[in-house]
Amino acid sequence: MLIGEYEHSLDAKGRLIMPAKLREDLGEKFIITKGLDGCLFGFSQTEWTNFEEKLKTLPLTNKNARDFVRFFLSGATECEIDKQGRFLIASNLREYAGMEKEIAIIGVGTRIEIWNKEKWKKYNSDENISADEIAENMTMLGI
Amino acid sequence: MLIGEYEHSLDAKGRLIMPAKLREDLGEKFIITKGLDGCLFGFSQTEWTNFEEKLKTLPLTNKNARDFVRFFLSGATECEIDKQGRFLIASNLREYAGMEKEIAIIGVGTRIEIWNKEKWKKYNSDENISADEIAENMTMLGI
DNA sequence: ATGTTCATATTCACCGATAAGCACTTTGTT
DNA sequence: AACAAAGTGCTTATCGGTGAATATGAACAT
Repeated sequence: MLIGEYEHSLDAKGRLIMPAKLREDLGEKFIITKGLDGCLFGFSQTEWTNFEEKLKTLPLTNKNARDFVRFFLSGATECEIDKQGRFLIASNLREYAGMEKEIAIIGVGTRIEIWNKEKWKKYNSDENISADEIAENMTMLGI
Repeated sequence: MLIGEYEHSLDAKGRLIMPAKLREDLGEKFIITKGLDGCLFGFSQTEWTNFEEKLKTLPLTNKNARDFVRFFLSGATECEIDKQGRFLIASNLREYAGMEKEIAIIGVGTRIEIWNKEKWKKYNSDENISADEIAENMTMLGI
């Protein structure tokens, strides 16, 4: 299970350290693609095929569905973690997610998300999430 | 059943002693996450995996669901109690809960809560918590 | 009261993960 | 061929996490 929040920085060539705690769950090779809310998604190989399967079930007759599928598949890249624990983020994805130097990587269960750190902070400070809402959701989920 | 109130202090590296009485119920490994009212929650593994399963079922396409999942999973860390009964609190969680040195740990049935001691005192002394009021609200819940 | 044991606190030393800089290779362009 | 740009790999320094050792203090038994 991918969890936690980590802050790291891109090196001059656009490489990023994969936090040690995420490495084991994600595997040597994994997939990153454009994500929602302005971040990038990263999937382990098994989770990716899982995700692909879901996309395949969408009706091709629906324009919305076609767009959705294109969005995720066109942006996908396979990444490999090098001996020093780093991986390269393709330049088009870097651009898409507005990445400069400071990066936040978060684990979200079945995937990781890679954020421009500023964006992530802002996202968190926004009242996206009120305590009441959280409490309500928690009781709904029975915790 | 996790009960009681304990006061301890963080060491220089951000580690905290888990009160002996909570250890047996919580287990060697447990999960801490961002909690409500500015504290941290700690769950036993069984409580947590239960919760995780439910989070996994939430739809990726729903923004609210994404927000909720991000809040909990990005804020979660697995902790392990060392031979001396201590565990490390990740720095982002320490920051979130405003932890300095003096800490209060309390048992709340299915989970523990970890508080900055000052905050905890204040929270208790505030008029938001009078026993009478609480009692009154309880009757509404049918106790 | 005294000694024994267990829980907690504090300090130090070590090791691994990460940051940063640089050099080399490959590829594509002029 | 020469150069620029992008990608890959190595080396070093630093910092945070981890474990060990010791000190303090409370609870309990004799």
